[in-house]
Amino acid sequence: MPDASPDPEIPRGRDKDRTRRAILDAALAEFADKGLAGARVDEIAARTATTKRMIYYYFGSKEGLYAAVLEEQYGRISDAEQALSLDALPPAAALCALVEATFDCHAAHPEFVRLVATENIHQARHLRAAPAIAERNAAVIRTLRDLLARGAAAGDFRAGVDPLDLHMLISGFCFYRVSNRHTLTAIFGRDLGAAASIAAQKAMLVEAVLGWVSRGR
Amino acid sequence: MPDASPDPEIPRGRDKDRTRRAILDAALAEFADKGLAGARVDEIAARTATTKRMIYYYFGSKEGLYAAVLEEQYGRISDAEQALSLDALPPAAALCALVEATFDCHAAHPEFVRLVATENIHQARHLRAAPAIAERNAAVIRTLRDLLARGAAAGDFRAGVDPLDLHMLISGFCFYRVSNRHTLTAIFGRDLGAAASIAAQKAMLVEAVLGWVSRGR
DNA sequence: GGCTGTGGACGAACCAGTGAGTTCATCCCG
DNA sequence: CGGGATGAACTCACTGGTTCGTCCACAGCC
Repeated sequence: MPDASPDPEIPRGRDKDRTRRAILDAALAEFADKGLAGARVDEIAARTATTKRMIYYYFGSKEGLYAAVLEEQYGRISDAEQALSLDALPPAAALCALVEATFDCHAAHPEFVRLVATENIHQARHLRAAPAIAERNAAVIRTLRDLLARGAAAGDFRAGVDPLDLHMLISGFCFYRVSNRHTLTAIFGRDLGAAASIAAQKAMLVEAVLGWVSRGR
Repeated sequence: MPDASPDPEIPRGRDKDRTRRAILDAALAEFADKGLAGARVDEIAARTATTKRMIYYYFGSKEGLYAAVLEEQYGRISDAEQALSLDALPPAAALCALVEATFDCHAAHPEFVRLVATENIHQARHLRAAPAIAERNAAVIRTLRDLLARGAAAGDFRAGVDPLDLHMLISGFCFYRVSNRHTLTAIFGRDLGAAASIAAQKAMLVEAVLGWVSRGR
């Protein structure tokens, strides 16, 4: 009965891709939760249906696995950014859409935020080792540069805005409210996840960014 | 020659306070550099003139030492905030001073920023265990609330601004540009420490915050 | 002399990584 | 077309180094 059956629904038995996928998923959860040094390879193995030996079989080392997780997550983010197609919108609307998308993306992926925080603890050593990731993700700056130029030409935006500075103003707030959620809650004792609070913060950021860019001062 | 000399310059011999101080300083450097899980007690001991035994004598455990460092750093920050005396300034100038002080304080203390990032990886467990720290640091919100009320009464600021949201807008950017310095440099390849860049970013934040608060929209 | 502070060595647990062998699918040769 | 060769996917038990924490002996000060 259970013989040569290429049934994709019951993954009974060995499956390279599925095993790799399961390890990457478990590793993302563990690394985002405990950091690189705090994560335990045995724990990652326990979160999957496979064994620790398979992690070393596919990824070579704990750091190799961490690097693979980091690369995949950065790739996902840069894909999401590429899919935005802001060129079709007028400058102000495009910038508004970019800010809101950045806000939502960070809010929806706290594991990514925590992973980046961990990578910063390690001086971005693994990110520097993979220049391809950096190149793909630097595209945001070019998008923003073009958007700013378009807005300045139309008279909507002030001239001479540094795209990297503006990007940091936008993603800084989006990142911070996720990465520092725990200390903020501990100190100020407010549930930052309340829907009304989220909407108010998003609106504030949009207004502050658009206001600053629009004002000739 | 080196005998009973109460010379404060050559701390030869035993000195409770000096030993504690040396351990706290070394621990701050190590924890900020490697995080809680990545830090090594032996390494902290090696950074001081004393031994590991003294760390356990004074602080009981690795986590106890970490908690002591965290408490001291949060205390330093809240002291700096208290010393600002914004009441003497008109609302807009006071808010400007607050933003600039926050920016400078984060820029001047990357170890504190990295320590807070580490604490967030650990879900603020140690911070939650010390409510006194939270209480002291929550004072910023009250300061900001009063400042906003003063500005609104004078017609300078819009009404109904949430002080916590505004605080997050301000410190989010200040925190992010320090905490994420390494990944930002790795991806965008610009030296974020250049004096001109720092001044431009500070000016941007001041303008964006004051602009948003001032505009009735 | 007793109490506080100090030193270095020690121990037990923990954890990343490995050695050696097993199962499964596919291919190949007779 | 059947049975063994081949290599990929997988399992289990193990180890060597690391690391937190402690024990015991001793030094200086009141």
